[in-house]
Amino acid sequence: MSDFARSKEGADSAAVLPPPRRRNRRLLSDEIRDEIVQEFILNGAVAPGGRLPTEAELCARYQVSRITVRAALRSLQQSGFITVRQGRGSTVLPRAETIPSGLDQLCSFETFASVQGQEVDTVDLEIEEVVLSEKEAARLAVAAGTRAVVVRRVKRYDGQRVGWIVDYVPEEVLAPQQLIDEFDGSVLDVLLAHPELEVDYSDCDLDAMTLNAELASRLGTPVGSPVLYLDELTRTRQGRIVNWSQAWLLPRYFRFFIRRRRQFDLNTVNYS
Amino acid sequence: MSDFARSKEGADSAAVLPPPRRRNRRLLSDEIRDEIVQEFILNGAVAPGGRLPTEAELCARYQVSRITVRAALRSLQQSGFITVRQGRGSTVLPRAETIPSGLDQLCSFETFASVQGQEVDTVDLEIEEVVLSEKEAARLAVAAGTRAVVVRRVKRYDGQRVGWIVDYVPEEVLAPQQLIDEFDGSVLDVLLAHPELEVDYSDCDLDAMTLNAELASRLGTPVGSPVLYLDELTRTRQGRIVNWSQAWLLPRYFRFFIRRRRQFDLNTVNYS
DNA sequence: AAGTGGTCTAGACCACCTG
DNA sequence: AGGTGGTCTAGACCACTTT
Repeated sequence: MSDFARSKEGADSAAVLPPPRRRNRRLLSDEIRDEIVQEFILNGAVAPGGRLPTEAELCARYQVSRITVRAALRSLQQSGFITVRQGRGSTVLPRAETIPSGLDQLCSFETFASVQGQEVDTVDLEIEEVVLSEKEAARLAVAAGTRAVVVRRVKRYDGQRVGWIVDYVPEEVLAPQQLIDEFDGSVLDVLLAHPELEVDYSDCDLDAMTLNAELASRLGTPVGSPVLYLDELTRTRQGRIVNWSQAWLLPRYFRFFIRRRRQFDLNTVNYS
Repeated sequence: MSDFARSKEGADSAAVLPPPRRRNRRLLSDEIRDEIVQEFILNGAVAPGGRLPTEAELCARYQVSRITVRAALRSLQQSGFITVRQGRGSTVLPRAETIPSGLDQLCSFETFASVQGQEVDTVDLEIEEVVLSEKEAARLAVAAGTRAVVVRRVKRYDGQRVGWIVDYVPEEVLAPQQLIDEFDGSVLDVLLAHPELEVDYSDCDLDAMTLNAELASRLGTPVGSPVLYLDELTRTRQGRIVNWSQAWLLPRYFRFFIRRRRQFDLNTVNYS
């Protein structure tokens, strides 16, 4: 019935029981979270340091259960908008503390850059179908001799060459021609656009390196310059590997950021 | 009453209502999670690829509500033990996929290394009380002229110098003498040991650098060697800065790992 | 059609913080 | 002492997957 009260399109539905329910909508808690952001935070109705209404008041205001309000508040907390304390309430944090897009989010370099307000383009693009070597196949956890598409390119920012990226996608994951057709600068974006692949996360190793002659010439930067090296395996929900990506990125053009949280998994289970 | 059924120590309590409840125990969902790990996963009762019992069966088995079972399963999922699919159930993943300790967890370098099965020690330790310069004070978001403790030292692994670390802690956060007394290799561990500080997270910037003359001599490594640079502000739940830490770390001794997750905050709110 | 996880509700007691 | 968030229950309906 609370859903009935909220539904804008269900005004002329008839039955008293059961109430009409939505289909394929976003999570209620996501909608509540966005409404809270709009109504209390972004417009300054509650200044930084001030308190949001209590959970009970938010329940009444939006006509949802407390667990839904709490999910919304949890999301605001994880996004860095508020801090929550037992017995005290939810305090709005200074806007400057709001979390920027971090490395811990699985998104393409293009998306990563655009979130930081920067535009990148792709040059020196090479796409080819190959038969994987033993080493490459082992890294991708597929049989030796499996065919795959390799994509190599230079990323530029503001005309400056800032990174060299190499991606492998086995053909058993995605048909080579499809990958080639849909590629628009980012392999990951192609994979993410296929919901049936269920791309879920990637495991990424970070390292510092200095440029060798080949990379230096590709990037137009002196041999010996420092670069950040990211070696990454992208996986499905089932843990199947769909992509091996290597990136050599010149520092100082982007901010590589991580929010390190205390004991996320082992001692704190998110209740709601 | 389900709690009553679970309590081992409450056998001789009298009242029918209300049931005796535990105090200061761990989260129920954490206990359930650990029991599931023990009973189904670690002993191989359910092989990788196999299914855990359904949520309803787990509720019955452990005499807890579904939301508690779901919190336990969510934790197992985030730890990489299982994958969960609507209509299908919870599938145990291969052990090799289990998540290692990542950079996204706030823990000291000592803890980080020991989790990876490595021991580090501290040499060339310098601790001093200073009056912060304008730049330093600005970074720590305190008034210029504030006093602070600076801790500088070299980290060694297996006799090899692997990192140079500099920490600042304003005296208004922790009394200098207390920090000096309790310091045992890690500034962060001292801060984490004070629950009243409510240390919660840190924002960490990553960069690649090459060693300058001073750092090279401290680390006994050639000038121009690549190092990973971490610049980190540790904060309380309220967003107050308690520590500024800079670390220059030689690669190849440790694995700097991040699990990048898809859209953690914006579209997926953890329900339970 | 049956079963599973996904979402959501109403209500309860507890621990903590603030008057 | 009262109010707040923290934890937990029982039960409901929905969407997805498998039979």
